[in-house]
Amino acid sequence: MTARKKSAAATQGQAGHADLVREAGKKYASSVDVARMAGVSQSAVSRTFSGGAKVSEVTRQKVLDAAKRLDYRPSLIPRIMLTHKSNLVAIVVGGLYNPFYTTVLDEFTVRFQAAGQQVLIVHAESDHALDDVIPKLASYRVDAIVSALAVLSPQAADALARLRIPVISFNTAIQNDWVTSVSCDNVEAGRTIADLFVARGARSFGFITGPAGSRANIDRRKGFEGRLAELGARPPAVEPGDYRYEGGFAAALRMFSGRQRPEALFCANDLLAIGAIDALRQSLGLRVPEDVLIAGFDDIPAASWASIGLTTFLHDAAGMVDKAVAVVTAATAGGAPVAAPMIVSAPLIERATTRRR
Amino acid sequence: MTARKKSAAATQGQAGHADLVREAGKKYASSVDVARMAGVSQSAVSRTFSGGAKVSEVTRQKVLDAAKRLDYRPSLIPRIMLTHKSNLVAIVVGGLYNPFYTTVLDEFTVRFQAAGQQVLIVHAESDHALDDVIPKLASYRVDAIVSALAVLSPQAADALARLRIPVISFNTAIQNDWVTSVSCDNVEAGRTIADLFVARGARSFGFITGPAGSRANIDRRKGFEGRLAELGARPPAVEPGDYRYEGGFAAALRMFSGRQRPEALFCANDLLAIGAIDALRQSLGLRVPEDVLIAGFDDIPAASWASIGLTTFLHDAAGMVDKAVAVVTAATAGGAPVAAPMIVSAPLIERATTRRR
DNA sequence: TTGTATGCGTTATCAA
DNA sequence: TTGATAACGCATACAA
Repeated sequence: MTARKKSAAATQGQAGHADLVREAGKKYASSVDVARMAGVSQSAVSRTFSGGAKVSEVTRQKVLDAAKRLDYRPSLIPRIMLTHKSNLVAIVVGGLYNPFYTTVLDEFTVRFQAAGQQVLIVHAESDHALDDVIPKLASYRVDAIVSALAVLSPQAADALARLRIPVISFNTAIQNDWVTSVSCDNVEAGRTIADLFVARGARSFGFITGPAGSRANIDRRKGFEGRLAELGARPPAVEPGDYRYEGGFAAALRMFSGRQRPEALFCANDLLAIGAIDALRQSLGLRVPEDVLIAGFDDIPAASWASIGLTTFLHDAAGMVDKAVAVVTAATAGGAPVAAPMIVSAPLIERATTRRR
Repeated sequence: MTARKKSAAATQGQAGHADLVREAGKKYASSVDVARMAGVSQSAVSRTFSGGAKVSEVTRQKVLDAAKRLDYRPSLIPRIMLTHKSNLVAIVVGGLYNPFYTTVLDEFTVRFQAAGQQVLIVHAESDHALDDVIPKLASYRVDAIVSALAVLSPQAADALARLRIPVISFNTAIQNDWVTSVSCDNVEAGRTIADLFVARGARSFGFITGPAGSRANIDRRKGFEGRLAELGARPPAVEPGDYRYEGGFAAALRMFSGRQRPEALFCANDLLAIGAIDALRQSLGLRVPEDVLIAGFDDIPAASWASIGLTTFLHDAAGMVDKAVAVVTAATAGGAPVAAPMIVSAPLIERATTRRR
């Protein structure tokens, strides 16, 4: 007999207790139901399931028995009301087209689950769309919010800060009493790649950008241009991109179709770089790295594919998530707020696209 | 004056109502707090925020005023207790290395958010690990669970069904009162690619598999082998893979290093196919499609990159999520359970890897 | 229209 | 060890 059929039977008065319990549109048995069936008090049931408390073996067995028959699972919802803690953390993402965010999300889920938190994923096309979502998050009383948005305006950050919940913001310059910024060392990466390009003999340079508002993009460019200037090199040609393959492809076509052909190209992320490589090789008949050196940022899986072999920087999702977990657990434990922005390093990973024999 | 400083001041007795409210470790003001400040009853506050009810304009203003000063946001938690509905849906994923799952997750989040549900993401390495997670989901009283696990054992499905919650399982053969299966037409895709390979003149064939327990993998292979047999072609050589780039690379090396060299290779998904292409081109010096025709499944973004141009099948994440949303909303509305497995089509997308001039 | 009282399913406190 | 009782924050039936 299936569950549904049994439910139907229940309305005809033939069912056992297990079914009567669910008459009123209830899906779950409550501790009261279990108590009634076991012939004990509701508190006894609660104690049986809340670990540390003392219950006699007899009572325990009676309760466990009834619970099993009723498929009882304690609800965490009332606990939230009592403790003002939901054990829910939200992560805000703005589209997962970039494999780096996938990695972040994966690490995030695993680490926070291990820390006993459940993860709410929230999609916000832009930081503007955040306004619609924030009230809902507040309504669910999430313990913390992590923003993985590439672009986060001060206004949106303010709105988040008003919630009086710990907020961790990835690759953003914002920092205040409630918002902690966790970034990787974007500036340093820009400097490092400038050094590498020059060491490899490049004399002219190009940079394909990410979205204008992206802090990571700005910092990578700043480091790159700054170091080039220090080295006395010519400033790079710059073409706007958008962190996507197609953007890199199009930007590279624009940059290399004139008579100015940079000998080395730094892209704000790996997807852009891969798009650029394809544009150069497939559409323009240029060779990488023989004609043009190329580097990206993120070390997405495709960067290490044999056909690509992209020189890039490790975007340490695990490290950044670790920081986020630390901030949240500290805040949850009532500790002091984290005052300073946190920065994880982004080591260079050199592969074929910058190697000339 | 920052929020934190104000709180500190509050303990010194200098603060306004807004801060006193939060003394007891409370993060949020409650409707009672608002009522007190506004000089009205708690029900008045509730009515003001629950839309449909009648409240006089004067009261409304007083309430809204106090609410603003207290930063009041109604909690949804008590509502869950009253209605037995959390508006929470969970999606179970087993690692996001496969870009297809990324797409699924993205579509999922957007669609369910639009439907007024919040999305809980749960990571389960294997279907075995599900056992640890299921109780937690039950504790949060999720309205439905969607499993995007490539492999879902009948045991795990049983455990899910015991929750008496609607469960939607992607690409799985399981179907019962509580579990609805949503798949794409994997068998048909296998048949289609067999036809295409033969039409393109291939005489010998290969297949690189996904994980053994994956229903999608089994069905794609079945369709492929079945149709080849019908066409009187030789059965394909088969090498085990795992849905990953590295697996495809290694499997292709094994398959093509002997003297048996299939003229056409079908891979259980795109990542495998891309790995195989790289192995053939970079390591074995074979040409694709001139020497070997290759096709995959999923149509991940990389499949359409200029350097790859992979013939594949559209794995319609949006379509599958649509079905899931439909099932959940139907079940939530108390409708009849969905009895039959749902299947979405997977149209062929032909690109360079199967085109010979 | 407004306020009072009750219940939702837990945990924690207290008395027995 | 056990059971009765009071919260938690909201919605709702009912009384005023």
